[in-house]
Amino acid sequence: MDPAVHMTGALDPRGGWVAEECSISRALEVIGARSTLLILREAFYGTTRFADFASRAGLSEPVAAARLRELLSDGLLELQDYQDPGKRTRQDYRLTPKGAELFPVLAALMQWGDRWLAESDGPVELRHRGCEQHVAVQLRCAAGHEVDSGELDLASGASHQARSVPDAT
Amino acid sequence: MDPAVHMTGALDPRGGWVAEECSISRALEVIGARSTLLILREAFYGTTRFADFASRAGLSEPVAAARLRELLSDGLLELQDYQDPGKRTRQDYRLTPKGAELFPVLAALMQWGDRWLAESDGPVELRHRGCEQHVAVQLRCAAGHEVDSGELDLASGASHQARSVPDAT
DNA sequence: CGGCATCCTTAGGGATACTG
DNA sequence: CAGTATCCCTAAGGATGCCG
Repeated sequence: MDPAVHMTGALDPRGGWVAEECSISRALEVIGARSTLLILREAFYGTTRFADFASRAGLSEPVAAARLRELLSDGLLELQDYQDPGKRTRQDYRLTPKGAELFPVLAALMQWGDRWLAESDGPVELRHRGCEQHVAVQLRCAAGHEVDSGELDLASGASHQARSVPDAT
Repeated sequence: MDPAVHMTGALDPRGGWVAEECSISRALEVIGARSTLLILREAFYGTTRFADFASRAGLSEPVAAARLRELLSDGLLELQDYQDPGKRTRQDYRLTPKGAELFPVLAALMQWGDRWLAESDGPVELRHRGCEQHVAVQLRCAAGHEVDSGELDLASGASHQARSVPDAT
């Protein structure tokens, strides 16, 4: 509570984040639908086949098919040939690098849901292989400092005026 | 490409992530609508008043009103009294801690959009106040290691069986 | 098994006009 | 300025059935 807002400048509302130029807005055009993120969740959980996507994401086949098609054409998934020994060649859905780099979005959503919406700690945990420690999403600057929300400035790319992010922690 | 999938176990599809128990799914119930994230984006950019939310997020007033109402009742925003000198008391919308902690989700979306959908680097940049270095979203384990997607294991909370996250980098 | 076709319902969202 | 009321359109998504 008690939002400590430290203005360090003024970010012009027309300074480039509204509507189409905004990367958040653009990202939402691609993954804005709920079903899209559920499909991606399954892809990160290791699902590769059509029927599994539909049933595990809890979607009807037509919806799953539509989303998978979009994800292919947006380059987040790709079809890959595989062959079970003694069977004919088939195809399954694999994450591309573009799709795989969405993982922090899902991880951040999961972390927030675990914190604010789950009874316990949430049913799925992320761990660092080898070290086995819990993995969290965090903000860190290029100098290596962990940054909390009170220390963030927003800068518009053009003007490089800065404004702080409202802090409510 | 060349997804190096290292299975380290088997995550039972019924092991707790499907449908309602899943924190991602729950989070999407709250912030799944496109307009909700646009409203939150504006809140992080410093918007506090109704008309600004509507116009800056590019939403019609009825939609903005509906989303703001939901965000209030979900506890992501709260109304706060304020008073401009010589004017009567008014209220504006402020992020609660619950809402503020969604910032990594927006930051991750922005980062992905900057990387894969923007022409240049994207119109808005995050910087660490003081240090002025660029701020990025990353995954880090409790032991302090930066974790890339190839080193992630998923563990179901109940069984603690582990499975790797498919890596496409 | 991996879809597509069809039909239907609901939710998201815009436009316009109006009120406190 | 901060909304609400109404109306309408489109997109998201489920159910069922069919097809290669």
